[in-house]
Amino acid sequence: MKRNTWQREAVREALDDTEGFISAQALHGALHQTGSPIGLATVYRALGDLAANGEADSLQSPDGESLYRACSTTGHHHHLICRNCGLTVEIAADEVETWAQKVAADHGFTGAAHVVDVFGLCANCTKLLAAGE
Amino acid sequence: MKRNTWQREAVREALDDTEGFISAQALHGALHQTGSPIGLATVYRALGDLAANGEADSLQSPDGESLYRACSTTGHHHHLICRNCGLTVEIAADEVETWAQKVAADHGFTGAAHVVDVFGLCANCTKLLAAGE
DNA sequence: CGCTTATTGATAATGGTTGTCAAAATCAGG
DNA sequence: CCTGATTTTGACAACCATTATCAATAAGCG
Repeated sequence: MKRNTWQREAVREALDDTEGFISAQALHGALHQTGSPIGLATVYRALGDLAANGEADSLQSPDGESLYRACSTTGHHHHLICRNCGLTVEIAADEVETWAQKVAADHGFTGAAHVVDVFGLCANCTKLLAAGE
Repeated sequence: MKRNTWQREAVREALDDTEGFISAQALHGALHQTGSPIGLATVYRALGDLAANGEADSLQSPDGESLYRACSTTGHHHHLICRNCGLTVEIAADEVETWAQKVAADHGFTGAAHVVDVFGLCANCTKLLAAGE
């Protein structure tokens, strides 16, 4: 039997309140900041369940972390993420949308979804690191 | 200065001899089976170099492993992946490259890398699932 | 050949993720 | 509103892929 716990609900809400992808660790941290004493293992479990149920989307960052996102087909957009400070900028990408659909269709693929996220160093971190090195 | 070692050559050849993607660990294992005493760390380094030079392709498996493959087309490109059977098609995406660079630059980001992968159902699986459901 | 220096490789360290298991919480039924 | 069966939680250990360390090795140059 499947039981409803406030923890699972908390994870779902935290994910809903998050723009774009977030790592399990970051989500756990965010929950803690709001005073929730939820455990890390529970966050992983809840995210895994959500992903298995199709309520969340997951992908792997270039660093090998698992990132999760609330699965809302509405309001599709992409992200520009600073790999140093985590700053995230939303980016519209109509060209990419059409490109993805076209590419998929050209190869006979259907039900095309796509993962398009750009990682880099934001202006600030670029400056900081340039000075540091 | 960059030196040529038999180890790097061995990794390149082992990768060439491999169909599809292979993990660093598996490649290391395969090399050992042929009697090569190459070290694991060296395999990782060699694969990283190959990927950096565009001679190899890398992606993350759903398990979080890094998978590598000898690159047919030298240069950066992306993937169209069937989410049912795992079929992978390489796709050139010049438009997306320039788009990613432009977007990053517009926001002051440097060192832009990007994750651009399209998931869908290949023609075959589309047919199979349509029949099955 | 000998020197300089990049490279190697055994091993330790790292870090995200998953397993463990006792304690707490949930739900159903009385 | 209790009670009991059972699921879920969560602190922590275990895992495992990957990366860093660093002394020893070997490539390339003169």
